[in-house]
Amino acid sequence: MPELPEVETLCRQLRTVLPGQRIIAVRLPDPKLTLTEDLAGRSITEVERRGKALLIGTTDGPVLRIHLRMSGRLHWLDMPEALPPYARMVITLDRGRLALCDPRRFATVLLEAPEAAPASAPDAFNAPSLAALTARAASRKTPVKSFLLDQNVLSGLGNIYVCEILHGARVHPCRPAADLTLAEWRRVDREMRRILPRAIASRGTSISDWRDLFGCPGDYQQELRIYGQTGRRCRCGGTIERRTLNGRGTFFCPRCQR
DNA sequence: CGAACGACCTGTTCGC
DNA sequence: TGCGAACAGGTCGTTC
Repeated sequence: MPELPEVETLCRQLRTVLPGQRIIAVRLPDPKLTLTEDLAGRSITEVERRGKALLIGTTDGPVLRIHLRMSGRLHWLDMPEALPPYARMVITLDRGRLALCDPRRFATVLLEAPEAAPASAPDAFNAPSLAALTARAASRKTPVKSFLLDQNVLSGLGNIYVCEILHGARVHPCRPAADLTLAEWRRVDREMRRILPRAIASRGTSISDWRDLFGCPGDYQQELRIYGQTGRRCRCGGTIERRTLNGRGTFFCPRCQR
């Protein structure tokens, strides 16, 4: 579930609590999750985001990479309160606990060497080059929506924000990526730069159960113009439709997205 | 090689 | 009301 704005929200919040704290213990109640080293005794240096993944650095030690996939959440607990349900990893620190909760158990954790940062695609939030994007799209017959969701092309976009970006750009999600005109790519680029910062400022989209590190919902669900709006009226007067594309729910307005 | 599809999991919502 | 089907914000491996 968490896409770039939600993971960026967690990253910023983690930066306010984790750096400088010492790890007392790491517990992994779900046997699906394992780490190759015990982090107890190490201190946390910094927190970064790579696409939809979070990287937590330790002093002279490995980097903990967390990917929340569909239903993963992070909770900061600074009181001796009960753990939330579905806790899959609990890190006890000097001044609190960090819990990774995930009912569907898709989330992953991994330790990696600090220098082993695998080259990743340009981040959707860090102003990727429009020229690079159009160059990569040149030979792709795949629908532009699938193209933008491809984390090897651009990292961070997920289903909600791709639908919102294509709608704002007035581009039909099924159009082959290679067929978009330069003017259309400019609009996609513009919408990406408009929507992502706004969604981050709203601390993400809480359609059902997204909560930030401190348990607060985001506000961007109020700004959604297309995602989940089947049957409702588009701003252009058209009626919003839902279609399945590559197994994902896809929302668009057949009137203004050509 | 690129594209489509099932698998991975469990919980919630929808339709009859 | 009850029950099964469909659906969910992501990625990966297999197959065509």
